[in-house]
Amino acid sequence: MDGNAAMDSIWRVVAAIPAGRVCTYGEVAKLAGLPRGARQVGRALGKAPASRQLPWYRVIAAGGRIALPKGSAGYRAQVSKLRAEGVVVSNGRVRLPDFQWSPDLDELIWGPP
DNA sequence: TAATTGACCGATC
DNA sequence: AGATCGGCCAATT
Repeated sequence: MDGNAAMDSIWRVVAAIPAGRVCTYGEVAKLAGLPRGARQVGRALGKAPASRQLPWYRVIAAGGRIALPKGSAGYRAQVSKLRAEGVVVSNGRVRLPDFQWSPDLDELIWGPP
């Protein structure tokens, strides 16, 4: 058992990101109740077991940049998965104005599930 | 217990 | 546009 509320909240938020959309670490942290816990998000993702099926690749760094070092295995995997969902990744960055996910805005535009 | 580190962020140079 | 600095917070050494 994890017993870790922070990590659980983070995983819940990340799991709530719809396909074809992305969210920054800072944003995920804020939604999870950790206004300055961007680093915690990264740590939680790194520790997240695969059994969680967590869409970690939908979480990117501020400014739409890929958090992982360019050329790294994780980097390529993230870009590949994002592109597979229709997210345009150019030069290691995502166009945030077009793909950044906001829960409230999303519900307003697309309607709640 | 203190110091280091890290899938970060925002401002500044 | 790219590099650097300081700040934040938690886990690890």
